[in-house]
Amino acid sequence: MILYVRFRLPSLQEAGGVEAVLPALLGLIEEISPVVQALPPDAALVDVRGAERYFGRDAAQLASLLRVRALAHCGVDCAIGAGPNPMLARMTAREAGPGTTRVVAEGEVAGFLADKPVAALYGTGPATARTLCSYGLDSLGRVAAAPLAVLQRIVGARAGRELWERARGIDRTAVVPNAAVRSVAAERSFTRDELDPVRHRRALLSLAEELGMRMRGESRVCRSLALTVRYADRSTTTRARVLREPTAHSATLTDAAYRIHESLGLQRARVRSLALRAEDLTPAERAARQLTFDPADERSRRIEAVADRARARFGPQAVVPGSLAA
DNA sequence: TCTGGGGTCCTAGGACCC
DNA sequence: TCTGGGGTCCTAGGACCC
Repeated sequence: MILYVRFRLPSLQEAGGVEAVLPALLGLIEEISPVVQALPPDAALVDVRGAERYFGRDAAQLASLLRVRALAHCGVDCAIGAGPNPMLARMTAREAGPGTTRVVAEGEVAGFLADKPVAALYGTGPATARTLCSYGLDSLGRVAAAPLAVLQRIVGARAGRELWERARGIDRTAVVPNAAVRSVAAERSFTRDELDPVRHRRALLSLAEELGMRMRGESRVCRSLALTVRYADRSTTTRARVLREPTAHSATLTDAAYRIHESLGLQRARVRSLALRAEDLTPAERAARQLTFDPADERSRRIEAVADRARARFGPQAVVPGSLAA
């Protein structure tokens, strides 16, 4: 069986940072089963099939054990869903109240799913649910009874196959321990709709600094950068660029962000927020940085390394780019 | 209960190369 | 020399999850 554990973490303010709590909780889970996939900020998937044999206890008993330990060691309560696969564990957890475990066993799957609305299926959101309902497929039982070819015609070949399987309780995904992050992003919202390109650039600079710092902190570099502009009517435009070389260097990211921003030509556009995403992350040691012989470039990288160390010691506000200070 | 901010993955079309 | 078909990469956008 698979467990989906959702912790009831205290709010950020009183806890002094959630980052400190989740690792400790994951450590407790690992004492029960090593196959743990963290789902920050407050949840985890656990494959307990090995643990059930090893400890001679069923999933519900292991869930109770976990709850008692989380309360005793961290003072944190949790809601737990247990099912034959990750999808069912997640769906079951939605129905588990605080401090309880809800179990759906192999033989109960069809009954568990049949009367649910299609939107309750993991992986089916409002858009697909609307489409399915317009064909009269308004319950998972009806979707499960529909021929595969019909579902594929409605939502596409691949999505149709997945829908057909999921509505039958089939989920081929596995619990993947420490899956590496694929991208990092941050967003800056303006207090009012902002037309001023200078303020846009200040936001971009601050975003590039933040993403660069986060990547350098984890020894990762990104291959491409995407800028999303959200307008006053809440619509968005996204533009992505592949970088000349993978990097976590803030100055390079800032340059790239400025260029994408310019390419959008946002004259008179009322911009509500700007979001920058660093994509295709890879470990920094694997990135073959071209040798540059530009002393100014080398100098800026050295300054950046010093600034990172200062921030690590004195906090994120210790070093701020000149145009963002005060 | 809703919102918003961060994530993931998929699709489709065009460019380019072989 | 021309044509065609298949990969792969890039880009934009959509859907979904927590």
